Amino acid sequence: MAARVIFHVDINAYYASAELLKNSALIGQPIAVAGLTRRSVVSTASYEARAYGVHSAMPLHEAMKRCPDLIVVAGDYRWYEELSGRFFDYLRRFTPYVEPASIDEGYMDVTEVIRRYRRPMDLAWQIQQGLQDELRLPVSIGVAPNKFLAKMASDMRKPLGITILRKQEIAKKLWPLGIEEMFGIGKKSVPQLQKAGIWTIGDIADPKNEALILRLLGKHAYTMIQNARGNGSNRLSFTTSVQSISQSTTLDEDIEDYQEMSAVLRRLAARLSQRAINDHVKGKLVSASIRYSDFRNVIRSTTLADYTNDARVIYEHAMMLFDNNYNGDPVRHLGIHLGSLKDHKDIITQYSVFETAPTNSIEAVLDRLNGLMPDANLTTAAHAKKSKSH
DNA sequence: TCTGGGGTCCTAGGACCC
DNA sequence: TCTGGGGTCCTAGGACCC
Repeated sequence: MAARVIFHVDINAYYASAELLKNSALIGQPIAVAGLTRRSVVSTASYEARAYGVHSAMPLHEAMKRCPDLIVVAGDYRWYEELSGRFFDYLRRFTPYVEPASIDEGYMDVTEVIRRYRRPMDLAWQIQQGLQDELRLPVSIGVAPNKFLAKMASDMRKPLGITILRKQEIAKKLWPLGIEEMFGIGKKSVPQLQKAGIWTIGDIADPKNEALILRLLGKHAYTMIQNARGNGSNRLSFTTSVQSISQSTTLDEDIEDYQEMSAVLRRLAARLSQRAINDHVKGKLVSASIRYSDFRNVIRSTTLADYTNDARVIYEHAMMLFDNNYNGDPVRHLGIHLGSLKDHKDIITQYSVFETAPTNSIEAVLDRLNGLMPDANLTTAAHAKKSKSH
């Protein structure tokens, strides 16, 4: 495969940076974007706050302890989405080959465009400077022959860094890093690997350790080993559609009251439905999740007969799952997920494939019954299967 | 006054079908 | 007197990421 040039562009302290655009008085201050409740954690800390040891996922009360002057800002996710759109639009001015990796980072395949520049640095510098000038967004850029190396490179200098990581440099620049620095190795795998004597990314790349890593990480090991050896994928994917959406909440206090729980689930279902409608998607898989006081998580799901984004349908299925699985203990957190998503128009297309009009299908009749009688039986995949076999 | 919320992908077993 | 084998769908659970 021909050598490629991949950029990984990562917005520094994204939510905090986005807040500075709305309120310039915050510039230079230690700020944290977080929920404003007792049990919130920090989503993003500005670099000034990081100097106090404040970081993402830290409980807010701990962050306040470390930095008493911390300015806590409630997240404005609509604004972050909008700004994110502008960020990716900006990247696409250089090449259509842009793969968003999350709200604040993306890969660019600049193999072609970079030929017009004297040095690879020049393009990276232009993008960094342009984002700073036009959108006031600070970014770090990693330049490498594949996605993994580009991602690792962009992490090496923050904020406002540009780092080139050539394959011939990995022994010097990548392999000495601890495995906890490696993208794809999380906090569950780190101790397991370390116990087996795997401490650095170099150890992951080492052929001697192949069997050991394979045993510990399973199939995932192949990707990790190739990545560590500098042979990771350089293929960007441009067709990313949302697979699932969810709404969940950690309650201010643990609750045991059934009415309260069902009210929370109703609210979550309404919000989830609204989002699905706005995004023009319907889902076929409804899940309800419960987190108890002791942090034990239970998630149960059911597949529907038809795609839906209706608040009542989502709520009733979530409630059924909840009723069938709730054990009476105090509850800390509740959530509803809608999965197996499909775009509206794809669902309509699918109906037209069938000879019979959907209006007289068993499912439609059941739907109508459900509409008339709020407590009517729910349409489930089991029903659908039965009816189709006749 | 411990520990958010929103996602992705993978695995594995059982049901069911041919 | 032994219980195939492949494929798909469904559900539960877990790791990881921002």
